Amino acid sequence: MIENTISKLLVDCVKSLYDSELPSNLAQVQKTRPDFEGDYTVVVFPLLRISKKNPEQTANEIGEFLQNSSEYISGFNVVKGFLNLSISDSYWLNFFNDNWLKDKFGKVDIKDEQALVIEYSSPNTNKPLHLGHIRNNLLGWSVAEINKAAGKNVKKVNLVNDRGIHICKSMLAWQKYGEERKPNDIGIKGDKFVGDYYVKFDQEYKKEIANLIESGSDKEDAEKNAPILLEAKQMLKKWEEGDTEVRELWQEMNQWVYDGFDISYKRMGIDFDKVYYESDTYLLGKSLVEEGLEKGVLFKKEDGSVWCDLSDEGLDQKLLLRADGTSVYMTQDLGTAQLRYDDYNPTDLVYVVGNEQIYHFDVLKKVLKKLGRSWADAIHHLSYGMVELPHGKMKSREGTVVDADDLMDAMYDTAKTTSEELAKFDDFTEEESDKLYNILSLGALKYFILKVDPKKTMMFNPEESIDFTGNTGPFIQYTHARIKSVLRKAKEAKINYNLNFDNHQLEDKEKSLIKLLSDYPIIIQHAAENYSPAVIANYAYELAKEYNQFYHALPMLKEENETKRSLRLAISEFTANTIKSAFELLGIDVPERM
RNA sequence: GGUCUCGUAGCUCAGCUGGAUAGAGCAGCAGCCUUCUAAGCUGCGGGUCGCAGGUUCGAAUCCUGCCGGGAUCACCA
Repeated sequence: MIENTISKLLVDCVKSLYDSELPSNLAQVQKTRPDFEGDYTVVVFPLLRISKKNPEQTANEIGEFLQNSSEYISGFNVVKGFLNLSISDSYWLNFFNDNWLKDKFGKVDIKDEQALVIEYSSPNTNKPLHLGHIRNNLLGWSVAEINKAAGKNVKKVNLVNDRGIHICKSMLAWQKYGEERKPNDIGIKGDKFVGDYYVKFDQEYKKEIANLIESGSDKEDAEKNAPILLEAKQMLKKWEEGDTEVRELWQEMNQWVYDGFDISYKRMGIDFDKVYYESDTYLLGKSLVEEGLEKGVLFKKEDGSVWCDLSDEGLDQKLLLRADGTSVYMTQDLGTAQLRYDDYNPTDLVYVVGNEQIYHFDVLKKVLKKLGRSWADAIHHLSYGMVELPHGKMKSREGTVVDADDLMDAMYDTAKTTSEELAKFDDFTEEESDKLYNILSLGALKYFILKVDPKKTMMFNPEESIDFTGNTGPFIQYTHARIKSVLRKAKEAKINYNLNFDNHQLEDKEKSLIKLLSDYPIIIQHAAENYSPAVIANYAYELAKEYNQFYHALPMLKEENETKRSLRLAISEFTANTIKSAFELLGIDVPERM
């Protein structure tokens, strides 16, 4: 805000002093580094060509001009080619008076016309959610909320991969070895139950391969022709033909998985505006493929399979339909993209999908373009990095997958132990304690994951993730609770701190905190543009850290000067509200006491 | 091999649309609770920003090459 003002003044200044138009990209205004005096700094080096004077002279001339043209610029100093401007306390107090009671400080009202559809989660229905899915879900949900706060009309959608060979594998294994058991019979979550049969399939498949190799087949042949795999393929074909028995089993098993997923989603605090199912969209995908054949942009091979030739775009040929007529991943993604476009006519179609699928989305866009869909350009693949463990990658085969539910349980236990050790409150009911442990454990987990730049591969160290000190969710939650405690005491003492704050000489820590608070609106915009919850997380941490310094440096309830006391309490409330607001964008709750 | 990515303190990460002496946390050491929540605060030590060139008044940031890690190039999703 003030940066823009200074920037505009600078353009005027150059015009008036040197009779020259300053391109706005040269009007550089940045925050002054803390070890120098001042609030904002103009770098004058780029202006020397225009001023034709040395850096010090130029900086002094400009400084003089700026100070005279704005009541808020109270002084300046020049160090080398850096012009450091001091902003008057009255500016910061004005900002503070205008904003500290605003509910939606930093947020922009949503404009209807800018539909932004964001797909995330996109689970397969053959196994439970793991740590990788957690990153996806947290990112997708948070990016959606951040963009809402930035004024976008956001629609959160999920695309459930409810059909395909992988589900058939679980179904087949259950038919063969399930003995009619159901998840409720043995008290296990439905998604875990179905996942176990997926594992079972794999075990049997491996056995059959081994047997085939022993009886003389080569490896590749054995992998292709293992009877249980052929059976699963047969089942997929039956499914696509609409075979009643297969479809019924499919529906029943999928429902078990959905019931399980719902529990995990609810616990994570994840929701959607609309859920798409691949089983509803793959036919549309197939019809798009037909359309492409008619238009002659796709071709059929001798065996009947359909392909798209992208060699003129530097890519390869890509299969869109198998020879037996069944569809692949790409087929249904064409369909869902079309459906989503028809449903929302969005300006942006964001897909939160791991970076291992960069190539897939490249192809998806290009095929859609070939089909004449110009809106393919709206597709944006938010490709996030993998989550690694200290011992390497998660591999289901090696049993190193971190299960989502187990992880949340473990975090809960740690939150409980830590809270009990600190033993701050003995007046919490069991319900209140349970609620607090949930808030803290999920806060720790979500913050740990979201504070890292989405694009980067991240290391998930279980020991560090449950740490509650330093740059962690609970530290920031603690800061909020601490502020709330002070404010409660102020209320008990019937202190009214809702005053107008003018003509007050700001202390360093008061000013730096107000300055930081004034950044929040820009932070939201920046985070939205970059689809990066990490920007919000890092800001919340800065804010909490700054507040704790303020808290230690300055008394509040014990301050006798009424204006000072009131201002500090008001700053505290503003900070608590901003921490809460920022954490809401990350899907993290903050406690009143902890 | 082609394409894409990443490489910053012992570890995990900020900073990257070029700006001043590169920042946090964890871990280590030393202080601060008869004062508003010590899940906190303060201080100390810790760096050739992978390496080498280039562009620039100025490079962790941009370009090229190399080294090292990862992803991908499936009739899996």
